[in-house]
Amino acid sequence: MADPLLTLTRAFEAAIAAAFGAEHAATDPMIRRSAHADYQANAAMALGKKLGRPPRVVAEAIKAALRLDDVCSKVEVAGPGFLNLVLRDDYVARELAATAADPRLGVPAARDPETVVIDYSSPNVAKEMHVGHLRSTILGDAIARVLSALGHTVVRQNHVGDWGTPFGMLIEHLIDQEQAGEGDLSASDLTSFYKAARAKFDADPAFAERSRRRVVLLQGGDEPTLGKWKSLVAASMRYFGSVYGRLGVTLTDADVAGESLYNAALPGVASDLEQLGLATVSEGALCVFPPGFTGREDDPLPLIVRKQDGGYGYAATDLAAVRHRVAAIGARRLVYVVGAPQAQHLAMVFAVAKLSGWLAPPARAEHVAFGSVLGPDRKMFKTRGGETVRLVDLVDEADDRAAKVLAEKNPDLDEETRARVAHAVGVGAVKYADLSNDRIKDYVFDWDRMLAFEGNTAPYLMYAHARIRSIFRKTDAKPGDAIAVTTKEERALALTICRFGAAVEEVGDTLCPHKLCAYLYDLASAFTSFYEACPVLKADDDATRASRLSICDLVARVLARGLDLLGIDAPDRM
RNA sequence: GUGCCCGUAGCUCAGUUGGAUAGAGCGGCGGCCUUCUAAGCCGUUGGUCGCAGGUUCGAGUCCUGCCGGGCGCGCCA
Repeated sequence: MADPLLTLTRAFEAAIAAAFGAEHAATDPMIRRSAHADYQANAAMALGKKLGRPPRVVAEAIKAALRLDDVCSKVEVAGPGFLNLVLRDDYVARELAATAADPRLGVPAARDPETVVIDYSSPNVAKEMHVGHLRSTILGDAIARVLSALGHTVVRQNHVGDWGTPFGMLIEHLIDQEQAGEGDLSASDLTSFYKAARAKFDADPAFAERSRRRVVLLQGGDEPTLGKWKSLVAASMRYFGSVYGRLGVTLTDADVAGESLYNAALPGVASDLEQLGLATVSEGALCVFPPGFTGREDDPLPLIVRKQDGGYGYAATDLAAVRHRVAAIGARRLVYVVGAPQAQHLAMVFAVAKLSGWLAPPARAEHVAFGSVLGPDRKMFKTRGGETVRLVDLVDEADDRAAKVLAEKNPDLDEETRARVAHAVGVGAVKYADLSNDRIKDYVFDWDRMLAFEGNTAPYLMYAHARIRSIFRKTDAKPGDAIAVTTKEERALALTICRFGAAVEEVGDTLCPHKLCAYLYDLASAFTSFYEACPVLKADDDATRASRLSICDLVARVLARGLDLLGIDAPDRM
């Protein structure tokens, strides 16, 4: 109830029903923020058309039926039939106080909570985590946090690449290393490990042959081979865990559901598709041709479930995962945080899952597609040497750069605090840069821009938060219950605060975290304007001071909570 | 060839699901620190929303066709 939008919407629905009959009660009043007032209602135009009456007459009728005396100070018809709404100051203050008293800060609890599976991050065992994993990991984690905050049951699924033909050579290489007494897997560099195995595979035919035999042993369930495989997986999981820890990502070992998890289910997927009459053998491979998908020459496009050689492709694994998530986990919403290039593949998987009945309403799947991270040259982000950028190196550089800026801007921080704050600022900047752009688009990775303290950046939001915390370090006064809204800056700030819940809810619907970023930037901007114009500790009187302290405290809580939902820390000082 | 995505100020990006005069930041120009963090604030400059049609009271937003760029399109994941 802390969002005036909800109160207004309800009042309009009642007014429309009263003026035009109950059959129009469900008409969306279309209340939006307005440059001409606090809000505007746009329903009269559409309603006028439906009723065959002039929109302005309809608007007047709605206005006459509205009961908003204690909410609005002004309601007027404008233009072709807009209803401009100005809220009463005391009403705004009441709503603000209600938000301040609400532990959820206005974030609604889902009326119909669901179990949501979120598939994200998905690095490969025995390989380094690199920028290619950044967006899935960051976006997925933010989405998980937001849906969880909205009251849904979130099940994280880290679909790690822990199976496939490369494991033959990796295991053989591991054996070689152990025999040479170099078998310290935990300390070894994953990149060089993988590259060394790859190099040997390409250069040494005997090694390549051993590797191929090893794949067969692995797939056959040979115990010693499985043991080696498990130690490779375990080493990688420890490594991933350390990267997630440094990034502040919530994924744990308990969330791992790698490709190998579905191995046993793959023959069943294939045979069930055959029995359903969906799959046919084409060029030796078992394929499903879902309607509506064509390739070159208008040929039907196959989803290859089983390859010519009898092995199962990733399509089979993806289908088994859908089945598992719906049937075993009980998911109603399947979210895939996967790059945009895989749109067609996923669309086909979803189509087949629906045809087979494994994905049936109310369960549904959504592809949260995202673009690439680009370098300054607008091509895929690489190091100067043309190598892929490791996530650990990215975090190191973020720490360094943030520490440098911090040392310059605030030399008063002690060493330990500075390191802690630098990490929060550095990693926060990287994450925020990723989250604040519309995910479907590519974006250019630019250290200077993301670490800038002006504009829509993490440091700007954090700075606003830290300034508020600084105020409270300078006083013993506690925020009280009474809030008054008088100046135009207080008013603008108050109305912005009230939108928090709607902003979070919108991210839950659209799975577009940049909408929450845009909101938080609005909030921080509104706060800094207020901060410049309205003295808090030096307010004219005690009542104003207490009220402004309450507003400050509330802004700090919303900023911190909003950033937390994005997976970003908000330090108390910086 | 075909499918999907993108095209908004000099640059980087928003645009509340079709609403009034398209908004921010950077850059440029001009102001504001004896006062809570100036890492900031205020003002100003700057647009044929890729192009052309269409749908309607109303289109940056929806539909069609072009132009330009990116990414997919049978056994890698």
